[in-house]
Amino acid sequence: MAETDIRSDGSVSGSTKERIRHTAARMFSEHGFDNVSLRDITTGATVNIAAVNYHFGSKVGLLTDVFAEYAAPVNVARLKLLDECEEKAGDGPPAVADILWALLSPAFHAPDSGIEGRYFRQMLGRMSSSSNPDVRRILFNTFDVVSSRFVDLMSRACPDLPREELFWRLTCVYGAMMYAQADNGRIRTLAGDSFDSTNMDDALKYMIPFLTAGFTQPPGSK
Amino acid sequence: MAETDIRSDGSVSGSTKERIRHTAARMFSEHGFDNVSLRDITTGATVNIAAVNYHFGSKVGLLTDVFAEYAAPVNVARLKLLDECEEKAGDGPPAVADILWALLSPAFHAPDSGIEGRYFRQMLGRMSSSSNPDVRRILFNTFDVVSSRFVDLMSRACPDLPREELFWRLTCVYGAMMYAQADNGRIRTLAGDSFDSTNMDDALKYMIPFLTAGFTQPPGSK
DNA sequence: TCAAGCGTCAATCAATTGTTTGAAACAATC
DNA sequence: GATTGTTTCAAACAATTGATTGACGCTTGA
Repeated sequence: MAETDIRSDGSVSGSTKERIRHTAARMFSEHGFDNVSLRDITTGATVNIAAVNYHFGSKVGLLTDVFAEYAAPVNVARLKLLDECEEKAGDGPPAVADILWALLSPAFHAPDSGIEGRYFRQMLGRMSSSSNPDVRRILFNTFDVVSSRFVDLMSRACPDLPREELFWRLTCVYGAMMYAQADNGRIRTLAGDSFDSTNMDDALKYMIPFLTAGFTQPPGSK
Repeated sequence: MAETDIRSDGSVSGSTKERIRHTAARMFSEHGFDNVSLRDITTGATVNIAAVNYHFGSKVGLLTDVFAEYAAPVNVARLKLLDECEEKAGDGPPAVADILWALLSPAFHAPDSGIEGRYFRQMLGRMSSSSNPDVRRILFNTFDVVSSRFVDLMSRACPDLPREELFWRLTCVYGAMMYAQADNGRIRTLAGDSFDSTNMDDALKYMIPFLTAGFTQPPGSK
């Protein structure tokens, strides 16, 4: 994968297609799909503007390609971990902390491929709040198999939880995950930045106990 | 405030300025600032396109105006509740649940003014993930006084918590709040929609205990 | 050596964007 | 009824968007 090298000035080397991919990933993550023009990408990658449509068919095709490079390994890892959860649980209810780990850890770690994982996480965060129908379709097609399995396992882990309360707890989990991934720097500014808030291992270490504690509350706690 | 009436076909009556305001609020919330054109708004409000620049100066001026109508009462309510937290606590640490209530309840309830609160909540969710510098400036100017007070009170409520762990817990809280406000319908589809997931009283009832449980965990829980 | 295919390029396309213009219509004041 | 300030309107503005075109150079294989 790592066919591109990043120079100190931010430009990239490698084939035209790879340069486009890398520059697009960075710019989509920084500004969002709709706020980046093909001319931004092609000038940043020092390629002709026609190259995007030649290699990827369209701007949406470029996003689909770039996003799949991130999403595919995350999905594989998540499904594998969810399988292990189920296996480990046997006939009993699976452990909440294990399910949360299966959802979060692949997204927070991956991918250590050619493109920085931070780019992809931010890009995902931006895509999640986009109303662009193409963007939403890509997200839906990519994550909904995993998401529904996650919800299913969570409801089996909390069999006494009313559906309504399950819904709002899931909302908390997804919101926390998305916000941590997107990392818009807001909290960092407020909480002081005397530590490394981009360390995703720390995010997992602190967030999973937080969310587990919330999720294992007895139903209807006041 | 309620100078506009909404007809069954979605159109609105009232003065030109009020019709623009109402239509803009609805469209900004549904599609985001950057994805709504002035022509979308003005045709939806059945006014001439020049009316926006005449009444609001610019598109950003329109957003500023519409957003302030929401944010101002939310900010006032939050500050009042945060004051009460501090008062109630005296010299001791304030209660986490009280602080969370002060942050969440005004945003989840308000405003019952002329425009549906749901519009504003979704609009805020979209704005929070926008990279448009104008949008970010509006958000910053509006909420940062309250946010820093919130963070300050939270750190006083959890004096033994390392700054790093505080940061990630705050990230969970903010993420959950934003995600619940934006309500992109993703979780609803997954969790089944046999109940009213737009009831914000339920959101408060279930989310505050969830977040409180996470935040009152002893530091460094595994 | 020729032909085919691939990749790149400048130039251009139609469509949409936020904004501005100057005239017309309206309302209020004298 | 004339004058003034306010509001509305169709039309046009320059700028930007994603996409396409046809020519050009290069490599490959017969």
